[in-house]
Amino acid sequence: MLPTLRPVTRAGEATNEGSSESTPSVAPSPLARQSDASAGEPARRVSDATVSRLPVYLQGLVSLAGEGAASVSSESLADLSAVNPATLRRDLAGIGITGTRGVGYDVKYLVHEISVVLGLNQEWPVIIVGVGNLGRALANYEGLATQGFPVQALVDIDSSIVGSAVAGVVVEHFDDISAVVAREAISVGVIATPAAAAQEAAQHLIDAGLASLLNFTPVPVVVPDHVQVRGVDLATELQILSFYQQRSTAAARGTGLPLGTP
Amino acid sequence: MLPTLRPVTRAGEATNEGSSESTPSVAPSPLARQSDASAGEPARRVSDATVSRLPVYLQGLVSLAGEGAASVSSESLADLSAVNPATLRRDLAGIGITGTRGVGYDVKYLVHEISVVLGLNQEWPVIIVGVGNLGRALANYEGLATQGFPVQALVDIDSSIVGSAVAGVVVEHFDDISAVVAREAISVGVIATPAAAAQEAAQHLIDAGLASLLNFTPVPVVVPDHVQVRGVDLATELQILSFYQQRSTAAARGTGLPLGTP
DNA sequence: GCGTGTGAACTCATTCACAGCC
DNA sequence: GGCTGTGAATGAGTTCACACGC
Repeated sequence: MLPTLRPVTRAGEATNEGSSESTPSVAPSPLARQSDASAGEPARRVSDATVSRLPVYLQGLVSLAGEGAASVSSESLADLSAVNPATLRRDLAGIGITGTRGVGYDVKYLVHEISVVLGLNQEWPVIIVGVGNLGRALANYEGLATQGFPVQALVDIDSSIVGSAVAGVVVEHFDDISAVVAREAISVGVIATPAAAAQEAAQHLIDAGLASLLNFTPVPVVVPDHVQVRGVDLATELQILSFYQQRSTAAARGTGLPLGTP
Repeated sequence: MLPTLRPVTRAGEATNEGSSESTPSVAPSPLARQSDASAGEPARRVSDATVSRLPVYLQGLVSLAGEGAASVSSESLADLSAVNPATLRRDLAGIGITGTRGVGYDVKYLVHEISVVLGLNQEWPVIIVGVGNLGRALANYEGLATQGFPVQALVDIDSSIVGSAVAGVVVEHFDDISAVVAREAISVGVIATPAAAAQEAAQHLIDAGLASLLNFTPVPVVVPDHVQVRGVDLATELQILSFYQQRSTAAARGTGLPLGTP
């Protein structure tokens, strides 16, 4: 289940802002077993849209499995996942999963295959940059570790914090990011800094060799193509909701602007 | 070091910069004026994709305004927002915002217009369903109120919690949702319950008349067409990152080359 | 019969490229 | 000259509809 993380590359250098293009040498990951089906196939191109729905399917499937369901139809699972059944079938076909005509999909098989495709059969150690309120909350959130994303490093620029322990992890200095990432075989970088520092944090994480970032600030960070960033920002979400809320209330007011008239 | 979101200039709050624009003061009743200045036009259909980018633009603009910039080119703002310049221009044109050829867009005007379009010139009171760890953290997060989303109600099913105060708000019983929503003129419902209760919470919020939900659980909630739901789930985001992480490490191993190949 | 797998049509979004205006 | 505004091309994703296998 969990491959051991062994310090491989011991990078002692503290990138002092000077090293421009640094060594992307970090190859932290424990082995990633590709979808076990047939090995020799060319890499399937799974679309981003599909990938973003897989966790949703998985959620529903786990719930179904808990109820003892042995198989599901695309329609049932689609309902649970709030998507169109055809989309669900396309997605599954796209990752090489096949069902049985007239019957449906095998729940256990689906759970396993999706887990493998998502890479959930291994651990992805996480570093959190910025140990403020949010950073601390995340570090203390057990959900991370239980889902396979153990928080194994914390860094901050504030030297009055460095050295203290949060959730059993000692806070290290931001400047030592590269060394820390290498030492702990980190795979995912979480940006929990003030917004103004987000880009710099991202840059250092990338320089340290990371290719997966989770950004909690409201500012988008600019990254090279090979790096994936996901943003999670409360204010952004609320502002989007605000738009639709305003639109619907405006419509409800009935200001001569008919709303749902197709 | 919480994710400091600076007080987004609520329309009406004068950010004392140039006095060029006539910042209309907050009207007694904050009417939701549709984007477009010339009344009578049929409601523009702003695409979902555009709406989701507006908060990002706004973020960059507020930052630019803070630096004293008077105008921006689509290219500059697009860089800040990590989008294509043409997309930015299309988005702005779509909400009726026009720039000046050869010059760019007026920063203050843009900030104001986008704020109005998003509905940020008024407050949207929030109810939080589920006063556990997450619910409490959200209730205590000042960012919500300063961004125009004051938490004015908390409900839970656990009667041992009901009656206590969190962040100055008394927790009421889940069964009284409808009354609470009406009394406090709530606009946005936040689901911070355990995953298993998400759908029921959503249903009650919708029954109470809400059309904007923010779901912090990993399970998608099924809602009628007129209701907008945004999901914010850490596990989902991490699982998506996990996929790309796995893919990139697999690719790196396959080629034996570092990711960037010239 | 039932439900998957997929051709085909359709809708929507992104991006180029350039004409038009300052 | 610089930068906006937008037709047109490209591409991605969704959904219908139905043939095929159980």
